[in-house]
Amino acid sequence: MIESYRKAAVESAMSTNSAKNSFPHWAKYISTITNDRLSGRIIFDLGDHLREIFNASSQGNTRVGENTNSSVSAGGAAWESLVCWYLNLCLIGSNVVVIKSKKDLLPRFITDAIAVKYNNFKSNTEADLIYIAFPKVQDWPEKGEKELFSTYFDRVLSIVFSMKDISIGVIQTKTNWNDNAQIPMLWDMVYSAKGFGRNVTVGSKGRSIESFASFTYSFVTVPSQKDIDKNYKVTSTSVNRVRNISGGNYWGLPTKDGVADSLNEFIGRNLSDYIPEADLIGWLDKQVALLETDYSYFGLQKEHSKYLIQS
DNA sequence: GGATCCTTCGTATGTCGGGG
DNA sequence: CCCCGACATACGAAGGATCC
Repeated sequence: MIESYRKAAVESAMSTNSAKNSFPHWAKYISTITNDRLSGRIIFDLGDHLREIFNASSQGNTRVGENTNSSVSAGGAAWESLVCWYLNLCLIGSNVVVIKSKKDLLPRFITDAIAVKYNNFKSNTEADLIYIAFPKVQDWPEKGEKELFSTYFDRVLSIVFSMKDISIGVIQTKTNWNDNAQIPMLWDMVYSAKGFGRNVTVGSKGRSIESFASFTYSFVTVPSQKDIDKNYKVTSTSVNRVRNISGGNYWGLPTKDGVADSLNEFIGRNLSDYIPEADLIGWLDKQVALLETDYSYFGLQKEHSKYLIQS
């Protein structure tokens, strides 16, 4: 069940036009980094290269350097998809799925719990990505052929698991990292506050984030700015804005102490209780063969011609 | 399966003023 | 004097949801 949910999540994330147009470029670049060989270590380390991978798409793309509004919009959506793809890839076989928040995939009990009301105005931003860590369940009830995953999980809630059994986290993705680091900072505060005394409330319909085993808020950026060393120091405001958010801040580059972690640290930090084996890389090593079959939807088959997402 | 509404997606560039 | 953060501004498209 969890793996079919993951499949739906990844296919949904990669089905947008911006992702479909970018993926062939990404895949090509990935194969040059990996020399067409895959192992647990290599997959895991892709987290250090996501920025280069992401940038590969604007190069093969006619939109290069245009700075058109089209590339703006598409870029943000594409980064979100790439992060979703990568995290799910590292989480295969686990009980954790990362989804793009979309009605078909996101259960209502989660939407309700993370709702933020400002007076009576529902004002939560659309969460970019959300991870859901499920408990180990022996037998999942049958899911209807046409039933949406969102309604399925709503239906089996409190039958096979309760909210207390799962952990969730919001993952805010942004391609740049400057002034707008305020956004994740402020939302993290809202979600971690114990109450406001004014008309701000978190949660609705009797559900709140405290109903979960845990809740985290994280920030993942490319970043798109050119001069990384100059712009992002330990002392920079934009860095400090996000350094303390509950789920951590990450980028598509190797970890730089005090500034940002590589995205490959995400799982160890937030989800270590949920990975199938203590040694994540060893586990992934054993899954590599399945990328040709069960997990072919990741598009990492050895033949280049298959570097396309089937719709 | 359109048509429509609504939100979100950043960039480049420049000015201003505080602090070191 | 130099560096850095805050602030302002225009722009149009992507994509999801919803309603026929």
